Amino acid sequence: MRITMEDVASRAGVSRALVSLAYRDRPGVSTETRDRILSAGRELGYVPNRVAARLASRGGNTLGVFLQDLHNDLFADLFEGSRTVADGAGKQLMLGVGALDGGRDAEVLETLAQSWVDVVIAFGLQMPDAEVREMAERVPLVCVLRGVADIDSVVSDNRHGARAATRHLIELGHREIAFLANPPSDGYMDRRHGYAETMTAAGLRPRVVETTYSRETAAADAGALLDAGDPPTAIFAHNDQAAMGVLDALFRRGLTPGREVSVVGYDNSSPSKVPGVALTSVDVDGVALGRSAAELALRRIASPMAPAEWRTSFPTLMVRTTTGPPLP
Amino acid sequence: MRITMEDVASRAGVSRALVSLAYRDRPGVSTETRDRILSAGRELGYVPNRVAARLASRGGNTLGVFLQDLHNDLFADLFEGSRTVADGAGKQLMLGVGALDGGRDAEVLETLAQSWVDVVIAFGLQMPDAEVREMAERVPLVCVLRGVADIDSVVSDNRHGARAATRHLIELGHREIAFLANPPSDGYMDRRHGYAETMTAAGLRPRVVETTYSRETAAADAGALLDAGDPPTAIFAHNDQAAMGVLDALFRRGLTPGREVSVVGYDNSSPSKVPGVALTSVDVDGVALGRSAAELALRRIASPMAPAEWRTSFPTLMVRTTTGPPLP
DNA sequence: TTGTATGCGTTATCAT
DNA sequence: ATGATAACGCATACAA
Repeated sequence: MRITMEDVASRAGVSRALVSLAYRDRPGVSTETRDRILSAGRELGYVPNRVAARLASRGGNTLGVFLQDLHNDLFADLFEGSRTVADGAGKQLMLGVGALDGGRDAEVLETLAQSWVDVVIAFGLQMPDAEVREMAERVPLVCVLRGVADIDSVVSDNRHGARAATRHLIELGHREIAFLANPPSDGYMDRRHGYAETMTAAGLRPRVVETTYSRETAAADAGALLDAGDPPTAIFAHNDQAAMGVLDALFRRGLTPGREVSVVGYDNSSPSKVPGVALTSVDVDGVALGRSAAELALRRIASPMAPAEWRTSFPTLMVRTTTGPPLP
Repeated sequence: MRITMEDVASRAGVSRALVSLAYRDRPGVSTETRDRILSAGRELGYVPNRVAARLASRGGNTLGVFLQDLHNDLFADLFEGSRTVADGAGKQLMLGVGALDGGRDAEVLETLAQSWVDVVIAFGLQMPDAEVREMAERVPLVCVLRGVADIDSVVSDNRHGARAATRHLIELGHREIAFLANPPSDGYMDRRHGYAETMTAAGLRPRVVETTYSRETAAADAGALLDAGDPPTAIFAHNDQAAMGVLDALFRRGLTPGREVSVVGYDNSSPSKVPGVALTSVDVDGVALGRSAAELALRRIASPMAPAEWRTSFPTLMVRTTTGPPLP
């Protein structure tokens, strides 16, 4: 049987209420009995029960956090940012991890909602807007990296980032620039649009090839692109993971990124920072986004009925070694 | 006020107990009333309360998971492995994230313990053995990447891995091989030992330089090593993160890894897989370790009194492009 | 199949 | 400062 407050109380010769106060060191307990209680607890090996505590105190004081994928360290930055402000506000965090293909979004969000969290901060949801909105009726939601109308959202302007990346390639002299796009079903279309409109504005032909979030698939799709007639001289990938796949495809063919073919990624995640083949990438400043998200979450707790707030930040292009002028 | 089972029950014209059964679709509810209950719940916007549910069902059915650092995707693999078997066994996972310097280990473990989890799977603890053992008296613990006597542990043989890495460098012809070591305080000494003994056995002088888990510090420490008289021709870093720092230091000095200086990392994390400067690294197979850990956790639940079990696996060296013969 | 009653371990309220 | 007692929302034996 598990040791409860009751046991500690009787061992220390006091009431349960005092034990409770003592363990949360709240005023109303003399220093002497407090010590007696704590040492009684220690002797018994008492471990306070947070589940019961949360029930008794009517839940709350906890933020739910959904992370799309632990393999992408952008999410580590996002989490770090949120944790900083959560710590400052004395809020606990409860984590849920999704899957690369979005297949666990609903399930994880549901668990978080049922866990009596005040708000769920969702980093990188992929489920349809309609479902997101549906979820938001069950728990307050802060959507990050993904803007959803009428829902608190923290987004980085993907269109802006994609424009900058595309412009960079055009300015280097590239004319055949392909975009390796994420699946259109997940709601992230701005990078594609930013790319396409910049190409069109420059009088160039947009070439969109759809791929997935997996490095392997991206390598295969990029490979097909390279092997076909009229290969592009530059490839802009929807994120770094896909860009790694592009690099794989290049190296497999003996091509050097930044020379025969330029490559740009998106997210500025850790693999892009490897020296040598340092990937030119768009930096979204995950830590800042994470902080913003947590701030919105706190605001939502403070005023549950406030109208939804959107925060938009602007990413910056990090030019590294995988982009250069096209060969003559 | 929050909507409870009571509300749903009265709306559906049944008792609380039936609502409970219906929502967990357990036998004992006619299909007809089940539907009535669920739609009543939907109309009211009822969200089941897991906190209360866990209290009522005496906790359990949950594994705690401690992750040292989300920025290192080895932990993503470990988590993935554990999640696979947890899913298979119908166990929930509750996550806690530590800090790079181990400064949050105790606090996070404490939270997990108080959350009524059956076992805590700890990936990459850094706190002293004594404290680990102390924690293990409060919650069953499965220690991963770190072996602790008398405690369920899943480890990769670091000594073995370090030997393989060092041997690889020696066989390439290197004689001045430095080891960039983690802080000695965190309990991970086997890589250092494996390195040192292999060097000594080959009649070479071990050169250990202590650094931290941060890439920047590693870059600085490696830089100092390179700038001093008698620089090594190869550097073996205690993990990939530190190895990235070494690469930074090399590139800053115009040196090419695998040519002027060979570099080996440890963990085979994603940055090491970037083509071009692909880092030679020791692969620990995180997914397999994560699976093993979860299996041990389940075993511990099944037989709480069983003696502690250790599982050891053997890492493999992944030779890539950052290692080569020393220049003549 | 359905309803009733009790308990889970804690916090909060109200006495003393 | 300390103690008694009622929630908290649900699961679960048990009765009907």
